[in-house]
Amino acid sequence: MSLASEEMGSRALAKREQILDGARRVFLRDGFAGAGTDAIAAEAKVSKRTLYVYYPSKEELFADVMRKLTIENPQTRALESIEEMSPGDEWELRRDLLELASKIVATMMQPDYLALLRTTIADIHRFPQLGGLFRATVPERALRSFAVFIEKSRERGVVGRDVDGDTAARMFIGPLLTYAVLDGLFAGGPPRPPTREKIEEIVDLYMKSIT
Amino acid sequence: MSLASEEMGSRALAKREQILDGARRVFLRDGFAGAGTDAIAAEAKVSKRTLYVYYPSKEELFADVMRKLTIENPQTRALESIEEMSPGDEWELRRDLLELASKIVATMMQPDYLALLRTTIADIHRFPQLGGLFRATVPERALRSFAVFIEKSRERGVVGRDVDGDTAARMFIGPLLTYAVLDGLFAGGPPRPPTREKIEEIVDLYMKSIT
DNA sequence: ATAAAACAGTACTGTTTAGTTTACTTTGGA
DNA sequence: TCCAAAGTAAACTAAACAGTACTGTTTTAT
Repeated sequence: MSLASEEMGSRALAKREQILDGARRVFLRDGFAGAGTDAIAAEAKVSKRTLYVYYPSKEELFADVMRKLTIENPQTRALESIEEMSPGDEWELRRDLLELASKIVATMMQPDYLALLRTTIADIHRFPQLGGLFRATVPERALRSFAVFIEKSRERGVVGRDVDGDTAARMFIGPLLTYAVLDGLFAGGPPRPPTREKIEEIVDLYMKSIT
Repeated sequence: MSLASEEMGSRALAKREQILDGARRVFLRDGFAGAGTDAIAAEAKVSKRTLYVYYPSKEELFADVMRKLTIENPQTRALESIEEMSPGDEWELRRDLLELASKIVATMMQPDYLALLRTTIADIHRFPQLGGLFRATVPERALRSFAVFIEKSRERGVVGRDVDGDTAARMFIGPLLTYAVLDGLFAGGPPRPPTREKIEEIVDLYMKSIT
């Protein structure tokens, strides 16, 4: 019999967290199929029997790991501060966009974020709800925050009246995404983020398109 | 003993092609781990024994499938015609970009292309050379072709002098890539490409950034 | 202190699957 | 026509792996 969250003491909650923590590292490193329950138990420093007291199957453990990584996504939550920014002129807009682009690149090219991206894409077949969950909680939330920022900037007159928020968001995130996908996901070694100069080129070209 | 390509008659080459064809469908559908050799043999309408006459292992078969899908990439090859285009004014440029964007979206959101993307990303761990191979033969080739197009347009004076080819290419492909990733890879059902209007919005904003 | 609960370590079970073996059938060229 | 190469079908082997059983130890609460 596995335990539900509601009926657990703090000791049990801690063990569950410990298991989740080890499982997260192994799943992000090896994917669902590549991760063995022996390896997970070892990484979590827990016996295999204990693991199965807290989780009834590898599937449920994986689902819980991915749920936490998406819903509680600390990285993407940080991007929600975008909505509070509201530049008054082009100079401020450029400064905000530059800071934002750097933050997004740094976020997307973190090894853990790339691993989450990779694992999600890889295992959508086996866990059909995973794609929608990830999409709704991570990239769509980021796109939406950015769209709000653009719409607010448009009301202030610093962004052109004809610019659609969603499209403007995709045109800003898109070029950064190429670095995450091409130089992050497809790279063998550690990810190589774009230089500051490349980011400035993108922001400067982007400014011309929305103002 | 498996057979090398050089010493095979036309009959053997046909069988090899037949195996490769079935394997491609199963691998693209189920990924490397999910694809069983029984399923591959059944899909190729070949006995398992014959499969192992032509390929020594599932790994080698997978590698050969992916090699063909990337190096011989018919979809991306079609995009090389970009380099031959050379617009004389902004009106022609907009027309060319619109056609190009439609072609790229249609290419990227084909089920087979998305499956190739997904499988490549999923199995880079097991086949480290896969990422570099795919990157060099598919997206980098497309980016490069587009960069050449931009540079040619710049020489003709229809694109601004300060625009870098690689960055311009990423800013054009990037927004389209968001649709492939968010609405293609993360979608459960069939991919939903952006509407013509969305593509026009992107092209129009893009025009403002590079001219 | 001590009983009860939680846990570690490890061996075991059943299942899946890559790859092989065996026995039989088809095909194509001299 | 005939025979050797090529192929089929299905059973089999070996290894990996999810999940369980068992034994002994540590931790917590009273």
